[in-house]
Amino acid sequence: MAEEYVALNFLEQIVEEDINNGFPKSDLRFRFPPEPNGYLHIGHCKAICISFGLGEKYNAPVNLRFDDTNPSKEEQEYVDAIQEDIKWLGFKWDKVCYSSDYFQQLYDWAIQLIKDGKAYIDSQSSEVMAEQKGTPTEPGKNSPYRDRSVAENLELFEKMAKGEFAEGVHVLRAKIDMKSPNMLLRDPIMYRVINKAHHRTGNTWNIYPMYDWAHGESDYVEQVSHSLCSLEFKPHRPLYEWFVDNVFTNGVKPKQREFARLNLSYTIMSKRKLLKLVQEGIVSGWDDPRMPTISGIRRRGYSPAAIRNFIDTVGVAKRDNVIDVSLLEFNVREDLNKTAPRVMAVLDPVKLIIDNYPEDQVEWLDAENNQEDESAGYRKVPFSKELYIEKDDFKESANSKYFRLTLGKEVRLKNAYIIKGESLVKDDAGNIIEIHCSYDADSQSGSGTEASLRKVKGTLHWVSVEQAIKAEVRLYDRLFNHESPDGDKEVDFMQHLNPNSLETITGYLEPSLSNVKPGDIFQFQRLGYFNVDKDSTAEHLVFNRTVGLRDTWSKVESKTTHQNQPKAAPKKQIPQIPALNEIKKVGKKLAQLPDEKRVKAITRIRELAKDVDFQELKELFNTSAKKIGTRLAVLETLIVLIKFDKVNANDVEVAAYLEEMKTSDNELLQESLNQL
RNA sequence: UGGCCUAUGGUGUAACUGGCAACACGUCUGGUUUUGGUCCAGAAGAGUCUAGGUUCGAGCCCUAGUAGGCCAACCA
Repeated sequence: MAEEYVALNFLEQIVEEDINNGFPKSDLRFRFPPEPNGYLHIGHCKAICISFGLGEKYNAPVNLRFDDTNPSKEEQEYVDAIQEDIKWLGFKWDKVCYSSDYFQQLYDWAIQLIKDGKAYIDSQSSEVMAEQKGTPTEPGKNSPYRDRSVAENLELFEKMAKGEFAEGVHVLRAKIDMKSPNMLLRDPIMYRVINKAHHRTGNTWNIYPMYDWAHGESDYVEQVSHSLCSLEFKPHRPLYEWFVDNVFTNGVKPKQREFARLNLSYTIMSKRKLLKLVQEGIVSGWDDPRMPTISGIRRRGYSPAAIRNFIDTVGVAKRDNVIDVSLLEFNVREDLNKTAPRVMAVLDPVKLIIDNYPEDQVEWLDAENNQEDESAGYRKVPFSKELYIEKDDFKESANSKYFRLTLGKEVRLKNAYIIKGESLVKDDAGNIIEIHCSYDADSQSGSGTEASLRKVKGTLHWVSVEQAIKAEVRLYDRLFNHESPDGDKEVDFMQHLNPNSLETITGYLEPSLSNVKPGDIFQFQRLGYFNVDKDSTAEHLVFNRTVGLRDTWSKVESKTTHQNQPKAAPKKQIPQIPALNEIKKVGKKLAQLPDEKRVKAITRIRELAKDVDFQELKELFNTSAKKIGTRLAVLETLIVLIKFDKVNANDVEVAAYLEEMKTSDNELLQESLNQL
C-alpha cells in the first residue's frame, strides 16, 4: 500500500516541500542563466540537467536566459554556441530571454529605489571604495556620498545613463549596511558606466547593471520559482532577497538555492583558463576533442545520453566534489556499446601472410555489425592472403596468459578462419616485418563445420592489405597529467599539461568505412570507440578515438610482464594530511584488524608519531574506553614521543594517562604498555 | 582575527518523522563469449571527521573542536 519512497536530491526535496506547503505546481518555473562570454563545458551540463531536468520532471517551463550585463566580455558567437549545445543535450527551453531585455525595467526600479532612499550615487574611485569596504574581519565605513539628496542622486543617475560621464566616475550603490559581516551587503554596486556597444542593445545604454541587481530581478520578471545556482553564490542570497523584496509587488517571489558544482579529475573548468588554452594554441579551438567543453566532447564522440546518464549518477549535493573521469568514460562506453556498429581497423600494423591461402583469391565474408543489436544486420569484409594485424597481437614467445598469436599456436581471425603461426621474416635490425601462418580452410566463421566450432583462446581483428583504406586517426589522452590541475596553489595549471595528449597516426580500415560522414561513430573491435571528425573528407578520412574499450589485458600484462617498468600514468597524488589525522584514521579500526594487518598499521602509526605535536595528542587522552582502536593509536603515538624525548613520561598528565591505560584489561593496550 | 557552507568505503551519491549504513563507478574472484569488450554470479572495502551530550537507540538532534571550501572585481 505504502508508496515506494524514491530518494530525491535536496533540490527536489525543496520543490516537493514547497508544493506540499501549497505552492501551485502550475507556477513552477526554472531557468538556466549562462553568461555569453565563453563556451559551455561539462560542468554547465550539471546545471543544465538540474534546472531542465526539474522542468521535465514537473512539466514546468524552463527559460534559457543569457545573463548579458557586461558588454565588454560578451559576444553573439557564444550565444549561438550555447543554444546549439543545449539543444544537442536534448533539452527544450520555454523562452530564450536576455537580462538585457529588462534594462528599462531595471532602470525604472533603480529610480524607485533612489526615491525610496535605498540607493545612492557614489563618486569615488574604485580604490577608495574598496578601502572603505573593510575586510571580512573589519567593518566598512560609510561613503561620504551616502546621504546625497534624492534629487541629486536622480539627476546624476540620469546623466550616467545618458552617457555624460566617463567610466569610473560615478556608480549607483544600494544603501544596505557597511558593517554587515557579509561583504556583499556593504552597499553593493548596482550600476556602473560602460561606454561600449552591447551585442543586443547597441548604444542605447551607457550604464549596465551588476550581476546581483540584474539576476534576481530578472528571475522576478520571468516569474521563476526556483533559481538554482552553484555554491559560490550562497553569500549572494541575502542580497538577492534584499533586491527582490524591495521591488516585489505581487506574483511569485523567486527563491535562490545553491548546489555544489561539478569538478572532474584531470580537467579544468574555469572558462578563463580554457580560453587561455584556446588563445595560446594548446588546443585547436573551443571544440578541440580534448576540451571539456560541450562542443569538444561532442566532437570527441560522447553522446548526449552518456552525458545525461553521467550527470544523473554523480548526483546533486552541497559538498565540494571531484568526480573521477573514469566515471564519465564508463557512461560513454555504456551508451556506445549499445549503439555503435562494430568494424575492424588496424592501427599499428604488421603484415600477416597466410602461406596456404590461394594467391589471388579474395573472399567477402559476413561480419555482424553489432552483437548487442540484432537489427543492425551484417556487412561483407574482404579476406585475402595478405592481411594486417596489430603488432601487439603477436609475440615470438609468450607465456600461457597470452591468448594471441605466437609461433605454433592457433588463434581465430574474427569473422574468418583459424590460423596457426608458422614463421617470421625479420629485417636486419631484427624487427619483425612479416608473420607467416597457415589457415584451416574448414574453419570459416559461421560455417558450422566441426573445425569452425573448435575452441581457440584468442580472436584477432585484421584487415586485408589490398582492400584496406587509410585514415588519419587521432588518439587522445587526458589534457593534464595532474589529478587536479588548477588545485595546486604553487604550480600553474599550464605546468601540468600532458605533452602527449594527442597522437596522430595512420590506421588501416576495412573498406566498408569508405563512405562515412562526420559524427558517425563506430567501435573498432578490440580497440575502442572512434568517430569521424569534422575535418574528415572522402579523400582523407579522419577519426577521433572517443574512448578505449575497458582493457583487462593491459592490467594483467602490467602485473605479469612489466612489473619492473614504471607506470605510464603518474600515480594518483595522495594529499599530505597531518600525521595525527592519519593516526586517528588508522587507529579507529585498529582493534578490529587481523593481527598481521594490525602490525602493519601500528608500524605506520609509529612512523607518523614522530611528527605529532603533544599538545594535539593530549586532546585525545580522554577518548572513551570503548574506543580501543583510537586509544591504542594514541598510546602508541605517546610511547614514540616518549622514546624520542619529546615528551616526559613523568609529566603529570602523561603519567596519569599511562596509569589509566594500565587499569584497562585490554590485551592490546597492555601489550603496547610493555614497551615502556 | 569575522561571516557563511560542508564533512558517510578509493570516488560520487543514498539512508523518507532518529531504528542492523544502501546504490553506482573503481578494485578483486569465477563463469559465458568468434571483441582480454558486453553479459552473468560473487567478494573485499566505511561503522558515518574528533570529543562530549540528549535518547532505550544517533550518520541524522545539541555543544565544543578539527579539516576543507566560499566571501574584501565598477566579473558572472
